Amino acid sequence: MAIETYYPFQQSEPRWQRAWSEAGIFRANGDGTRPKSYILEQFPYPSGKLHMGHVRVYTIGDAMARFRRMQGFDVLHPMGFDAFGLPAENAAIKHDTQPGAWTERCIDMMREQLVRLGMSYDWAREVVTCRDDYYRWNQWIFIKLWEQGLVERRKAAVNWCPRCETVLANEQVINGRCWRHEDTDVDVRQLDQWFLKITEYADELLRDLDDKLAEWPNLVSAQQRNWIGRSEGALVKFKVKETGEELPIFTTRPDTLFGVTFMVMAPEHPKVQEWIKGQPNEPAVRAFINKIVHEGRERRTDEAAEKEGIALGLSAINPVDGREVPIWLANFVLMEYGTGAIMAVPAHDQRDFEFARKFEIPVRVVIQPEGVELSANEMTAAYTEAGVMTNSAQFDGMQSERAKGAIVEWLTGLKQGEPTVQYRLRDWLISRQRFWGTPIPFVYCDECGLVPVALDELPVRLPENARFGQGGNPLAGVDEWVNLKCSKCGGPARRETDTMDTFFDSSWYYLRYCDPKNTDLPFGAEAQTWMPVDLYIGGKEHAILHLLYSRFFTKALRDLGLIKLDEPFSRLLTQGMVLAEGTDPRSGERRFFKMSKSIGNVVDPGEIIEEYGADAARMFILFAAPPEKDLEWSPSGVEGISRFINRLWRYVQNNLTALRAGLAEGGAMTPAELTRQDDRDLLRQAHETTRRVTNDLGERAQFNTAISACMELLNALYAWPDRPEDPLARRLAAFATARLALLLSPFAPHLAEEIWHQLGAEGLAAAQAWPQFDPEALKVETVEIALQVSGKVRGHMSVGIDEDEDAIKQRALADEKVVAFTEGKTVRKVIYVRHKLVNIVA
RNA sequence: GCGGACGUGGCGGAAUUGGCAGACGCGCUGGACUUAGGAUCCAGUUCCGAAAGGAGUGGGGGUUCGAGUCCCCCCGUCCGCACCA
Repeated sequence: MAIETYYPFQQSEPRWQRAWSEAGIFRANGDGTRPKSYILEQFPYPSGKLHMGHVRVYTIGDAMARFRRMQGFDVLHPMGFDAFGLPAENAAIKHDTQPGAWTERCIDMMREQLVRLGMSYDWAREVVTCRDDYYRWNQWIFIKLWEQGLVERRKAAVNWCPRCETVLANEQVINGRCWRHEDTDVDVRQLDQWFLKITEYADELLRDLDDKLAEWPNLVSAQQRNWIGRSEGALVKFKVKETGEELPIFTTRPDTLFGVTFMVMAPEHPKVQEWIKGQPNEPAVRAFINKIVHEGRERRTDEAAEKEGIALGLSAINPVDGREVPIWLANFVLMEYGTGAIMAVPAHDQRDFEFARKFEIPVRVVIQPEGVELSANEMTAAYTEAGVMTNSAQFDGMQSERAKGAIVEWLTGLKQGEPTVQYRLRDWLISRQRFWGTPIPFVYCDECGLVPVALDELPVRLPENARFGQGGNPLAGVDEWVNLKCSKCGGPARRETDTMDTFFDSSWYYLRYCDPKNTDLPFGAEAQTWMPVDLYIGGKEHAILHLLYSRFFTKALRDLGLIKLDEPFSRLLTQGMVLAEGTDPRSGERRFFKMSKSIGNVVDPGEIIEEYGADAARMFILFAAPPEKDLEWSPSGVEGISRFINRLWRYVQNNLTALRAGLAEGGAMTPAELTRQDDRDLLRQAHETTRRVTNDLGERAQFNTAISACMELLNALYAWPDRPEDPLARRLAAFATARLALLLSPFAPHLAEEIWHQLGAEGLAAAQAWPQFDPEALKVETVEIALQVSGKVRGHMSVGIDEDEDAIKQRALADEKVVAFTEGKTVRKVIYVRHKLVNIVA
């Protein structure tokens, strides 16, 4: 009689969470007696509440960490909180409190939720970036980078978000809008700001994508490559005829130099202001510049935007042939790329072509494609491909690809140019005009200028009495904090009130986990033992931002002598989003969307844990899709997993006496001890499942197939005839059940413990060695093979495992189904694939 | 335009090295048990066909004894970058 029971997760889950914590089995050791494995998930912003995306990334990481730990690795699996940032400051304004208090409350709530999910973290290593035992090291690193020449304060055109009331890094501007405010255009302002010179590492950051990060997803490497944007070309020195000054340009097409018919400068180019002063066209040019600059970068860099320009009334001399060409200003030339000025070759560049046609500037063909005669007057588009050089003096007749090098070499000899490499990557603007971040540890002294705070005076703590909601940066309003005496001269000085971008905090936190209590250094030799992170798991949205900054930090810290390491994350897994069904507010269409309040399709992990338990939530998320793909949340899918859990639970309850006895009697067995075929099949399947789950959790990281293998084993247990009175069958059932518990423990750790315990097994399941499969038990005597006639399956046949190939072929040819399809035909060929099939070609 | 990912039943997804397409789960259909069933257990479920059989992995071609998988062309979806000289 079947007992109707359900797995009592409400009682079970807290019990095992307590047991794990008391046993301390998730502590990372680091004594070098076992191989290390560093498994890390991107730490959360402490909003106070986990969302499904968090559950997904942390479940994936936890399954991996538990698996590696059971495999005998010394696993470092830490957790912390990326706790500085705007939401805390906004909460402080709204609730008239301090951001620190609000943040700490949120951290406590999130930590509790993570514990309730059964995550196996080494909580003793928790890192919280808004505490001064962490951010003092931000300040320490900042000063070290400054000493190294990698920090610079300078005036520059920067992006300003009026909603955030702060500047942003280039990486935080998306289509001209703020990354946090999709509806807010950023302004460009000229401000004095702090920069980290990431561009000094552009080449290494690019190179190592290929050399050292071959295992990263192509998507991420490609996006970083694109963002760094290396182009090879030449710097060519044009000369302004009227002033005699040099006007250098960057080009990737030196082969088109003889086709230059005009030059274009960016409207903001500083030289323009000098050159037009007092000229008759000054008012017109100024009006043009104002118009373009006020248009904003968003409109201006839109490819569809109409080309606009004005002639400067000056001319430039082309160094290759001494020709004079007019200099223009145009909206499509940007100050921040190259030299802010370009040579224009309308015949061979589409932008230049459109501009030339609009303003009736001559077109000069210097590259001819094979077989076609280009005519400057009749062209309707630029010819941008390679071809044969023409109208190019001594280079005529040369292939244009070869001419690129030849022309640059010739110009270099004449000191009129040189080969050069340009990057799209800009320096990282790191300062923010906000309160809730690491104070930049510098002081402005009237006498001594810019002075770094002495290292032994760190941390520069945030004041606890700042007032919020007054507009501007609250730090600037705390007079007793801002004003101090200069440490050098004792005169009056003011603190820098800018704080650091929170991406600074997250660029090295993975190093702090290695040595979280260090009071002398941000991290010591411990980091060398644990690094690099063996598996890093996080979202694709950080493909450029966080992942590029962290790579840069690792290289910079290496060059400061803090660690011997080139790349922080050996392997990267970018997990997909969690989607749920919702109704499109515009079209009314029902489909899957990213969970959002506005669509109303948010599923709260707290409620799911409440209703189905942490293990069901974990297993569903791992089962529903491979980790890197988007996952469609399905209520009936969660039911399905819950059904599986209860089905396993019920199996154990219904057979508990026999299973306990079977385990006490020895459990494991060899195939030789079993005589019944169904027993041997079940034993084989238990080992086969072990093999598959081990393989899936290893290199493949395919949790969905691992879980389906476990489901198959349970199905097999149900199909297998229980014989509680047969000692051998008892042992077999106990072995298979205990094995299933261990194989499931990375996914459903509480259920695994509960079953392990019920069976009467010793110790904690999470602390057991990962099960091995017995190759002997995997062996079979016979195997089903397919019989094909001309590639189509026509039947099946059982063959002995060592049966002779010729014998198999003979039997296959005699098979009645085969005969039916080969009758009257000539058998031309018989192909045998061992243990798979026979294909008879007729 | 450049770069990346992808396209398999009603749905999520399997198919690991070129070898039996559709594992596992959802949903659906039928049955058992039952006062009841939205519980549980059992069976079935790619499509067409009564069956034999045929068709089938976005479309078209190719290589091969054999292609979801490799090659070429095309179509479509999603993501990133984009007047970058």
